Amino acid sequence: MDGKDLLRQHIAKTASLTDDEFDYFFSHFKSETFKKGQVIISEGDVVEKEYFVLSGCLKAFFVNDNIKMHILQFTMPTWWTSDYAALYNNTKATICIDCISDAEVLSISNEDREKICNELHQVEHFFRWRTNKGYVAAQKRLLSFMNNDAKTRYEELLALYPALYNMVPKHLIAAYLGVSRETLSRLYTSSK
Amino acid sequence: MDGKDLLRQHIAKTASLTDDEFDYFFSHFKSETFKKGQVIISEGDVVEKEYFVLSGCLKAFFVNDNIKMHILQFTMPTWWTSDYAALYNNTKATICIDCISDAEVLSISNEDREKICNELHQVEHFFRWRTNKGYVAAQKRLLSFMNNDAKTRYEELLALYPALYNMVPKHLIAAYLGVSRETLSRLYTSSK
DNA sequence: TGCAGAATGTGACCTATGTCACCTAGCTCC
DNA sequence: GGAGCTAGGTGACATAGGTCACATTCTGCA
Repeated sequence: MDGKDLLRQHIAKTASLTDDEFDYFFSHFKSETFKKGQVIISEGDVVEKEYFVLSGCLKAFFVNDNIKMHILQFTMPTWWTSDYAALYNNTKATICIDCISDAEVLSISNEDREKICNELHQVEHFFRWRTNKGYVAAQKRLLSFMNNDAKTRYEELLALYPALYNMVPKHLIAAYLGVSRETLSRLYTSSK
Repeated sequence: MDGKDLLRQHIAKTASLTDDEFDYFFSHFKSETFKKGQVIISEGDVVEKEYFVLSGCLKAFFVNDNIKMHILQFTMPTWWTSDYAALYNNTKATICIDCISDAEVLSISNEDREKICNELHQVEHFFRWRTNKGYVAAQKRLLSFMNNDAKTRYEELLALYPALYNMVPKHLIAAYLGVSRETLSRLYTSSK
């Protein structure tokens, strides 16, 4: 399936657009490809776009003063990513996004998204629901952080994204779980 | 200021509604008052409404199998709250909401919100932006959990909501920060 | 006005996880 | 096909924060 169909199918789940409306919407996206390791957004950048992933895997992460990395999100096909705090508020990026593998994405500028949301009610509807889902997922992860120890969070993650285990190096999984790579290694080594 | 004006002002920040449109929107809200300690949503409930707080303070929390409470959100005036996972997906409540003080709220049903979002584009626009903000705030808190120790999170919280310190018992602040009440007590006792 | 419960402080001790150091096994690139 | 890098495992030790026990206020209200 090509990118256009993938996006179309993705949106059809929550909004009804005619072919013409969708074509118009789609015409504002730009197709981009990135290599493994390539950086898409780095700290301090002006953030103008958000990305819809067609293939490959991205990560959104934060690096603190002690050079420790924390991963906010792995972005797999049909998921969206950006530094939304920077994108929505027109501030400089505080998180970075780069490619765990080669990746194809569709990008759309903040400006175009707002324009089309204004022009097509159904597009605004779609974006409202997309963010609703993200919000609920973020709250769920927050609860998991407060409520579960590292081992439980690890098992939760694998249950949610079985593909990650073979796709993503372990130290990145540790950075997502919020534990050190040593601790993660001990979690699945021990049969505790 | 009465509740209607408060809501009007709140919405005017992100959406433009005519007086008639706002009156129509407002006509779907129900005014409700609760006493300190009163439970608004409890685990297992069917969740049909969300709440806009006019006065007082609510908390949204989760109680785990060990009877330990984790607070997802304190809701102060002009903030919204509900169990959104349950509300959006029509599932049973997994989190509870109750009143830290006497409170006045406006409530609107999921059904009515969706109906009006469909009828009035600007209302949909408003709810999209509200959730955007919530999503960004949730991600920020997640990062803070991964990146900061309890003392830093405590200072962040006080900087963000100075009013909380005198309004909310310490053990609830501990439950929000994700530490035990003993640890919280030691944080601000020691001058570390 | 007096008492039962909440809220809070604090000491002693325990445990999960971080940190540091070092080792091994694959890759990748000239 | 060797040099050097990255991923990953593991032991020894440090530490933040949890748990338990108990003392001290505070507060609502009978």
